[in-house]
Amino acid sequence: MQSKFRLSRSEDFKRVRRIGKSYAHPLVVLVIQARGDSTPVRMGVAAGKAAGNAVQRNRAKRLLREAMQPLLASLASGWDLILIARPAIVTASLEETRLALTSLLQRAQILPADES
RNA sequence: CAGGUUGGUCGGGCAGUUGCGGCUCUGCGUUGUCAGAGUCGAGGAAAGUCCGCACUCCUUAGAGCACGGCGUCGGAUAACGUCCGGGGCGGGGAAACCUGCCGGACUAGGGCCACAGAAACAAACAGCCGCCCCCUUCCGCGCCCUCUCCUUCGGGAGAAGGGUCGCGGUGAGGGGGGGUGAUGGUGAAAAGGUGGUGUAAGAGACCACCGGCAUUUGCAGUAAUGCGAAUGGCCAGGCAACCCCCGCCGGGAGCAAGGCCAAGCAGGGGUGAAAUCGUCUUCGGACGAUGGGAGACUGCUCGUCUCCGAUCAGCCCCGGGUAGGCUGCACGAGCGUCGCGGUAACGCGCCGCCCAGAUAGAUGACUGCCCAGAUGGGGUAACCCAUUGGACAGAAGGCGGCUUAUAGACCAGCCUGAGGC
RNA sequence: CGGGGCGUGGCGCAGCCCGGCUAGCGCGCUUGCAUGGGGUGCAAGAGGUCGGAGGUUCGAAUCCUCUCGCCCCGA
Repeated sequence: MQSKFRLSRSEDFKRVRRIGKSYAHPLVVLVIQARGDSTPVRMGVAAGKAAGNAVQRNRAKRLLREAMQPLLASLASGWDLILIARPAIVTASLEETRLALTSLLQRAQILPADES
């Protein structure tokens, strides 16, 4: 993912976590917040200590980024997203992660339901 | 060949598509949070953060105390609590080999050693004594008394009884003194061991052998130490991973160190003391000395340094602001081949190489073939087919170690066993 | 990067400094009695590799080293 679509500031993370809406799945939690303008979607990925050691946390974040890659083009504009990894994602495959993300984004009404 | 053991190396490989980060080059009616091309892109432990360094800053860091660490010898190293090679005392193993510990416990001192035991290190208690004194009792002899018999009337004899009597005892008991040192069920541990001589009883008191200690000394070794010799005297419990003593080392903080730039905020509040003298003077003050005060040197003392007569500055405390960029930061105690020195750790030399630098944090995904491995089937076997499948783990300033995790594969040395030539 | 603390029956804690005693206390648990039954009360009882490994010592929950897990603080 190119760095201009990333969420990189600590205050951005704090803001989204504080006032954003969250959607949960056994593999991952999605937090979204509307920015109000029409700039492209920005997203950040997080994995806490509960996800495992450093290798497992990095794998979870890579898996989430890789699964998000083909979905980015069809997302609505003007949103900041945070994906938080849960422990179960360590044993999940790329396809399972992509299905989980698709259902979460559709529930959040950012991804049109007819595409998949 | 099988098993064991030690050391070392690797820890999937090749190709393609795509994604991400750094660097270089090129392109642009668009100089960018741009596009394209090339190239590089995790480890043996990157981990835990247990030691040691370099480096940076702190008002030089100087001395002493305190505190902390280390402790056989020699060497390596920038340094180390690390490594290499030795020594001593143990433990495991049939062997190769592995493994633990290492200054001082009389000649500084304190403390502890539960239970048991007489006693836990210093004597006492019980015991032993044919050593001395006293008392009681018993025995023997003598003397005396009573009794019996004999008599020359002086006494004599006796197998009987007795004594505030004497002597002796190789009898028994008690008390006191003295001697004695290991006999005292114990215990982890009890002041050399065995045998003899000796003695009132005993004991290194003495003797023989053995063990250990101290001093002197010979040989080997750089040394720790080893193998001996002579002499001495039996003085010598354990714990310093209890305090302690001796020797050596350590100033403190740490890359969020530190430097530069940009932005922002208020030099806003509190707090403390004592002056005196001299010189110069533009008469505002400046400098110097003495004394004192405040503060710093991360615990204390000395010592050193900074500031102080001012509504000003400094120090200390509170409060306020910032949370961005660049650098430090990748040419280094660097890596590799070869040669030389050294038993080795390691050192020296020549040549070659440049080898991650992210900052919400880059290595991922997919496909094909191969290589170990596992399972199933076929085959006497080599092997073939199918399925499956590769551990521990991710840089965040760097380096040297230590420790811990780790599927497996390969190489070499050594030991034991079996077989063949 | 630096510093500190904790781990002991099911739960919450003592004991550790300065080694030895049956590892103790409260709640909980089991059984019995008292009650028509429950609560409650009384009596009896079970339950602990002292986080793990190694060492020092005659002897370790305690001392030393390494290690695992958890928590807290400062920059």
